[in-house]
Amino acid sequence: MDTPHKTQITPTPTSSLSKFEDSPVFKYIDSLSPIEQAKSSQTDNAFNSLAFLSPSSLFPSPQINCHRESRFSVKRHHFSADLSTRVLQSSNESNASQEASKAAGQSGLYDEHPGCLSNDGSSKGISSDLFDKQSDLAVELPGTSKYDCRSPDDNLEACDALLKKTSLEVVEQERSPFQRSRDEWKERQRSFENERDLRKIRRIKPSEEAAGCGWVAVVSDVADMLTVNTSIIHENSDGQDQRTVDSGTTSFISNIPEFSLDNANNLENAESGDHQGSCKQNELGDSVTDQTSCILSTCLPDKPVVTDSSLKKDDKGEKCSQLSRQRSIRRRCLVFEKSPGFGLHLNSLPNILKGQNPPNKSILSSMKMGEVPSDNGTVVIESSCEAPASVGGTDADHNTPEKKRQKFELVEESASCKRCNCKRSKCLKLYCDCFAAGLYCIEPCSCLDCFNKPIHEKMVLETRKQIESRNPQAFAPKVIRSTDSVLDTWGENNKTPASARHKRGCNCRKSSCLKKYCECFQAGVGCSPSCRCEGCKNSFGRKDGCDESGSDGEGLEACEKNASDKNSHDIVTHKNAEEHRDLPVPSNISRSSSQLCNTPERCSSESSLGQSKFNSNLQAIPEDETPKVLKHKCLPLILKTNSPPNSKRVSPPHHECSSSTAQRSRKLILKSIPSFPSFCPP
DNA sequence: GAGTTTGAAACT
DNA sequence: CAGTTTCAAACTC
Repeated sequence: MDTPHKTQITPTPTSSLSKFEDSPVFKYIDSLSPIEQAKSSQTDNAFNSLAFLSPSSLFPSPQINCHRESRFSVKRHHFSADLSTRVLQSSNESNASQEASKAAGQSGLYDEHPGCLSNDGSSKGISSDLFDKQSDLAVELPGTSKYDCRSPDDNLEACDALLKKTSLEVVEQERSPFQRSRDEWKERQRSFENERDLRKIRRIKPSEEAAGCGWVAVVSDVADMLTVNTSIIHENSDGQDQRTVDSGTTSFISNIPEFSLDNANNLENAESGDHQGSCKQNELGDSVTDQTSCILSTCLPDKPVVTDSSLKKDDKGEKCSQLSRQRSIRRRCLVFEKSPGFGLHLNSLPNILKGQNPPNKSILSSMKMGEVPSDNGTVVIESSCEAPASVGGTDADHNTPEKKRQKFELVEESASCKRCNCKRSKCLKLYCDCFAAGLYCIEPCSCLDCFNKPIHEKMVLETRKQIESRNPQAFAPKVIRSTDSVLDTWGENNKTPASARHKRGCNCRKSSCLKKYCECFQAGVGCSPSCRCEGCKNSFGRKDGCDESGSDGEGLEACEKNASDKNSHDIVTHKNAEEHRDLPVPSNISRSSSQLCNTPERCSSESSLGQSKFNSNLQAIPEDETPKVLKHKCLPLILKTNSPPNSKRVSPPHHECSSSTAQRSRKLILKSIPSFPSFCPP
């Protein structure tokens, strides 16, 4: 493998992501990737755009181990990096590199689970250049120690003590760079072992630990990312920790389709190149991975799965087993989203929100993550189920009011996450929200005899095919956005605020289309002539053309009452949104937003589910219903995607009259969205 | 939490 | 295509 020349490495300012991207390491990685890097040169927005995402195989291929291991390797590499960093601090770089390599090899000692990850190999044979690079990066991150990994549990103090010890060692090295000797290494190793022991204790709840958080916050800016990396480095000493995999992560990983498609994946592949025996690449990947992972995580909803895990381990957030669970859910969602074969429809959106808020949020949020981590809406969205990670972030993260608020919201949302509860359908029929949404059932589901799992992939695919054969649109979005022409078709009689309509229409008889029994209402769209409902009172638009929504009063009240009554907590959760909103928002809308396509690529790719979701979501969002928030602030609906499953973030039903023109801006977005992809198993 | 209601999905 | 049954979510108590 080509090793970037040492001279290429130059101190990279960590203050901004873009700068980081410009770093030699990043470029090098980019060059390594067989796939054209979506964005080494991209701006923050570019990353946010999730350009890395690309459609992947519908179902995960069993390369779980590899992914998992890659994560481990990453962490291990961090350890190496740490060592290398220290070494670099000494005047003798060459020796330092050797020691670093040696240390890396030692780190392998902690690898108790030989898997596809060749632990030893990865660290060994690494060129000093690589170490130098890594160390350069690390060195450039001053003050990172303050972000040292912390565990919320009782062991925290012990851990901190170890960290302090490590810090002292570093200081000592600086004082006498030439004094480093095997004894020192032994000492260090002992400290590592001690820490490892502590980890073992802590690891009582692996899932919790895995649930560590903070990576989200990390994304906010490069500095944060680097900071996290540092913390990771400190913890890298813990070899066993690496092996600890939260159930959630595992489940997700199992579901992870081949990421080869993603550029990000490429990066990781390069990282995990150790499997292939390419130590350099591997190391390089590692060095960059931490950083890139953060970036990618930001851009890639799925990415977080891997990156996240690595970071989680690092962060040691042990607090949120539940959060981890949610995260796993999200991951799963992401996987499916990538699956071209699964069409996500609005129908599924609600479901998704319920159980899979994370993906939703993550997607959109990811778009904004890097941009405005501090923003309420943005953050919230971002985190959602994912948020847990951030929750477990560094102390610094917790300290900020914004973070706290985020955490609070996240917790609230996470609590509401739920999944299907199928008992007889085996989750292989459209009754099952998970299945309908193209998602595998997961832990949160309460289903019985569930076949909607990766293990039964074939069965799931067959079933889906069967259903599609019967109804090709079965997995297509149920809610379509009405273009002007479509509106014309619907006629003037249905001037509902929402430009979106249920494709097939509802058939309500008793609910008056004022309850979630009604798919139209649930989707937050008005009924259309295609509806066969009786006594339609849909607050988002009546079938008969009477637009109750025209006034914020009655129609909204009904809507709000129905949608919000039980979802009061949702309202709380979305406090931020409420600040800007006067009207209740149909949960679906929020849901839909949650499922939005993560990346432009995904959006552009008709085969991507995410796109479909996104599309459907956008469709579901009435143009006219643009929340005041949008008008007032940049708090995008999309951003608020994380609404809790039950949360009814209803976009305010609008009065047609006022809404039509002013809010065309949204239309632009909608138009840009590709049509829903047909379900075509790879 | 259990039971009921509701309407979509599935079946005939 | 229409009628019926099945199903799980939504809802009520």
